Amino acid sequence: MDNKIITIKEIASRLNISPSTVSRALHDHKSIGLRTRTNVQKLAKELNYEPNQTAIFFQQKKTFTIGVILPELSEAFFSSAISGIEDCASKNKYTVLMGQSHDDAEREKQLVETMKSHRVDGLIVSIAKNTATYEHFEALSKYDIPVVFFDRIPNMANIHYVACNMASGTTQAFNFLRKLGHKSIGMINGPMNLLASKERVEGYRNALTKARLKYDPSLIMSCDLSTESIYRVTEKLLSLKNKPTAIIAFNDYVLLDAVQAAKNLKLKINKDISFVSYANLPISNYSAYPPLASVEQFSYQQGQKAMEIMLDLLSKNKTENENHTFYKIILEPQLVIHTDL
Amino acid sequence: MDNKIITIKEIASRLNISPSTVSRALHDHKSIGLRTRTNVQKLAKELNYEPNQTAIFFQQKKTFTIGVILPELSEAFFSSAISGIEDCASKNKYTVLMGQSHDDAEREKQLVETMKSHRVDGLIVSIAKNTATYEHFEALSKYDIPVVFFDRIPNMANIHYVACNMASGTTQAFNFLRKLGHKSIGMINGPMNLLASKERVEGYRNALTKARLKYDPSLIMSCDLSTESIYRVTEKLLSLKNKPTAIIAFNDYVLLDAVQAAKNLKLKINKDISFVSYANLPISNYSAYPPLASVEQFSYQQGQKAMEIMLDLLSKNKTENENHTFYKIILEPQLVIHTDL
DNA sequence: ACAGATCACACAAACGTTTGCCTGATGTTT
DNA sequence: AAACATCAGGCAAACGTTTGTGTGATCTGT
Repeated sequence: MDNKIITIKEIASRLNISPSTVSRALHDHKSIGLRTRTNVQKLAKELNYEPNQTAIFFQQKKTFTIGVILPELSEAFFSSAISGIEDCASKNKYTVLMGQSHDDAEREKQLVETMKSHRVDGLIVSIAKNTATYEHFEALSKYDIPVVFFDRIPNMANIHYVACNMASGTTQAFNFLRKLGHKSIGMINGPMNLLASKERVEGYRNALTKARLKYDPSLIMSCDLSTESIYRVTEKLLSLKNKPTAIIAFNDYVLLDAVQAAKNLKLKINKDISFVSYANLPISNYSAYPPLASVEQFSYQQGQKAMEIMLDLLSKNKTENENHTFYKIILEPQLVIHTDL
Repeated sequence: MDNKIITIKEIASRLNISPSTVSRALHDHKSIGLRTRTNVQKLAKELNYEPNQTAIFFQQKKTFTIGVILPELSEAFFSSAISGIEDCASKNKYTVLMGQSHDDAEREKQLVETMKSHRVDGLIVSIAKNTATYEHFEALSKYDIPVVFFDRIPNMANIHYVACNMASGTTQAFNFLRKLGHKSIGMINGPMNLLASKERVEGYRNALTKARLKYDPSLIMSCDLSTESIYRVTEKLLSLKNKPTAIIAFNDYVLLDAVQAAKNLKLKINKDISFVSYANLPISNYSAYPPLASVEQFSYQQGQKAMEIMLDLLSKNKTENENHTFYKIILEPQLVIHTDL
């Protein structure tokens, strides 16, 4: 029967040498003579020896596993991001442990616990939309588990993150609409505890200032990303006295609901009301009512970059990381125009 | 400093008892007296003791981790499926290790290796479209790592799997089109090494037989799911003498390209040529040219079910699993009609 | 009061690997 | 030829937990 599991000990006893010698031989340690080294490696191959990773993880206190927590895998943005993470991880012999928060702060907290107890080497996170406290992340520093955030960044000091510059993206979107002749431009924003929501407002106001226009706060409304909330906000915007002729939607999913709400009001899309959104997901290319343009946020690249930062963090030793320099990678988004105008 | 890692040994020495007692006390083992038991549990809580899972994994030869290998996370079908897997896993204290094959058989093989070396307790797989050999899966049985396949099932005997009955789905689709008056119905099928492709043909022929129609093999064409291949096949179908007025596309993604190919030929969608497809992905709801109907394959449920099977397999001991009974769960798909006709 | 059962805990091995230190045998330098 | 460096490999501890076995002490029934 060859179904017996082969260990270093087994190899050692077959060759009448000690386990330590086998271990060193397999790692090409210089203190092992050429003859025994090749003997060991030959036998190891013959017996189909495979190191017991769980033993190594245990012994080395390192698992070569990165935890990834994100809101919802079914959202194209996140599945694309984790795809970037996984590709980069696997190129570097790392493995990805995955969990979805389903946009629930409590579940997110619990996932952090699980990942911690599984002794992941690091954590890459895009937070839930209603995450308000951050102790569960702060606690990780005690365990020397580095955390890198992407896209959905918490409002914390001293963190590593990679995100898109939504202010600049918003300015691009705004100017694009202005150039098309729109005077009154509304915005369906996301929850204000997300940095990205604040940045959208910032970009909107920057564009106004530069164009020497005055700011009408009623044109910017926050929603909680739920369908009902999007409907409500859209209807409210479209019933203002200063009624917008164009709306910047929080992302391509929000857009879908906003369009539906506008159609319910008997408005003609792209005539009575035009839309621009963010994310530039594939659906934009096939949609019945695509946005005039969408702000590409490079989800795959964000994931990839987050993993690269993680690798760098992990390659440094503890004291090096304690000099408190933090990665803040800002990708420049790009307005992708879908119309032929 | 409270940053010292608390172990069972530490607790033991502080209470002047043995580690084994602490371990048993924490597990509420009956042989430990009430007083010491509460003492231990109290101190453990105070010191914020957290068991070292890597040590436990190592000792117990069990990681509470399930490996999931699938072609492409960015495809809604798979991200939804893994979502079902993860939800079910996490409810049962299992964790998900994830890898994408990118539809590359070689990479799939390598992922199996990685997962095996990480000592996952089981593997859930949807195979790459060009996977032709299965040794890498067969090898897992030696290690008592159960494998459950879903959706993309390899052509192997004695495997556990969950899939949709594509034959029946195809029959539904065919009859639906017949009822709309279509006489000549084409099909863009997938690679023939996939069970699902064979089943589509089967369902197509069953429907023909029942309707006492004769079979024109040229109306069924396989593609490799690449855009070019889909274009080529679509054009070929649409230039037959027995030109179809409706086409059943392999899935909603294939549909997108097929529609484009038809439009390039100046055909009017839903007039000159109609489409039905599989998967019923969300894009169908927002698409400019949605299929008349789509065969819902319940991806989330497939993932969930696969995980349930896995849990069942893991709960049984080795010998129980060796009685060679295999789960073959067939979900009945459902034709979802998108048109108001 | 005594055999036996039950209790409450300790001891030690085991899981597989890595690594610091030690040692005996060569080889090299003066 | 003495002193010393280098080589090749063994020994044993360590990582944290679980678990089979052993063992005094208390309890039970007669």
